Amino acid sequence: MSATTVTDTKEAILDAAEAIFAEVGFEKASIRQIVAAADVNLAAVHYHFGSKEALVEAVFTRCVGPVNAERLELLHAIESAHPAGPLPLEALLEAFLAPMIRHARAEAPRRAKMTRLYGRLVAEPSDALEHMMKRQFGGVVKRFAAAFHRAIPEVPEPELMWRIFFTVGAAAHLLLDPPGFKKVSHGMCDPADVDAALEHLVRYAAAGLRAPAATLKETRR
Amino acid sequence: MSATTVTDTKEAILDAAEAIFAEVGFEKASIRQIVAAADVNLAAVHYHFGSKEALVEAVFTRCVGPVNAERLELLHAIESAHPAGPLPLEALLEAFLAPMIRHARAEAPRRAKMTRLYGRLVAEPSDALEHMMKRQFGGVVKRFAAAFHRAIPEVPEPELMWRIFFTVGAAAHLLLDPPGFKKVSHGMCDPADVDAALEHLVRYAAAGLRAPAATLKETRR
DNA sequence: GCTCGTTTGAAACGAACGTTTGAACTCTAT
DNA sequence: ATAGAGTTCAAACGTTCGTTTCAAACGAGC
Repeated sequence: MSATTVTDTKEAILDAAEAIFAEVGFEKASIRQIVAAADVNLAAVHYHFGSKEALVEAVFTRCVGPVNAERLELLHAIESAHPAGPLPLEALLEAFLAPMIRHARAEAPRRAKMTRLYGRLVAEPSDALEHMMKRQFGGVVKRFAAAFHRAIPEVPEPELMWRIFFTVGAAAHLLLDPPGFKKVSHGMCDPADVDAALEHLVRYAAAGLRAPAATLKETRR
Repeated sequence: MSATTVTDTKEAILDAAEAIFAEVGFEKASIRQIVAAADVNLAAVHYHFGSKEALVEAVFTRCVGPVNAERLELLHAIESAHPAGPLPLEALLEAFLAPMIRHARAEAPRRAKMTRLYGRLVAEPSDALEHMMKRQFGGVVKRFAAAFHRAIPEVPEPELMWRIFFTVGAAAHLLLDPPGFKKVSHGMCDPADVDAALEHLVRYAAAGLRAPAATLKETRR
């Protein structure tokens, strides 16, 4: 066998699957659709991956691994730059959000639609995906939760978890439905402008995370 | 024909469909599943609704109509109480979020799992659903966007749209995946506690919406 | 009591799905 | 040259899906 051949077929499937999963969702994407796009035989998926679920996991890992690695790198850089005292919240948010948003968008043209893939990872609660999510993201959120706590120690930990959760939801929504957003905003906002989106999200989330603690209800006026 | 009979079958289907859509999603739910749960014949769905898509729309409308009506009522009450000057932001957020969250949760036991239905409405970008979303929610978001603008006129309109979008994402995430959140927070946060969830979300979103405007990048420290 | 529109029932249709099979092909190592 | 592992291929399998069909059951109005 030639090593290039096996790699070619396998990666062609991965590439096509990635694009199609992003476009129509994990469950709705059919193997026949994928092999047609990859221009390989129908049985190739089962030969190389074993099952559709295994293919999903492979695509998932290939997509999300580098992103989480970059997240942790950026986090490490911030922690090294601030060995003591509070961490800069906006920088943490950017470290957490930028790799995902950037990688989802400004990639090779074939990944133009990959944006939605990340949104779907969060938004499609399937048992199989949930397991992968936990394994891939568990460590990352734990590390970042601790870092956020160092950044804003004044907000109690449960409240911090709530707010991180909300932030993930906001990010997922941003990734999931850009065309819908452009429409609903009457063209005022363009989610395809990655830097602008990231900046808006970071500012919004930073303020939300820093919100005054729970007890003062009379804040409302 | 007896009017009660037709109503019974039709509503049995609607009830069962609502529960199953919420549990497994719109696309994954099969008509056979629904008719089995409703204890009616397979053909009844097509007789009463015409197609699966029409059934989805019927369930959608029945779920979302009252919620949006309540939203607008609450909004109107706020606007009436404040004929001039800025509107209270937290009250607006509660008017926007509470009907959805409350109706999704604290309903009759059969609706225990309906929570996810709302999350799916936002998170499952299907062409058919997107159309319904626009029709059902278009007016509501427009009215609320204007009200938010009255509440915080200092944030420019495009930035406000971004932040409303993020808020919707945070709410959708909250509705979509409560068990996942309970796990990831190690039990510190219980999304089933509707009032607590709403309060946290309102505080987070209010702070995010009120965040200082874009120009000052040196806010980061 | 009979009739006719309305509703239910059991069974089937065609299409699409994930998966399996076994033969054909390709290339390396002997 | 040839054996054999690795890979591709066309075809099929069994299931499930949304939908259709058509006969049976039902109930109000004459």
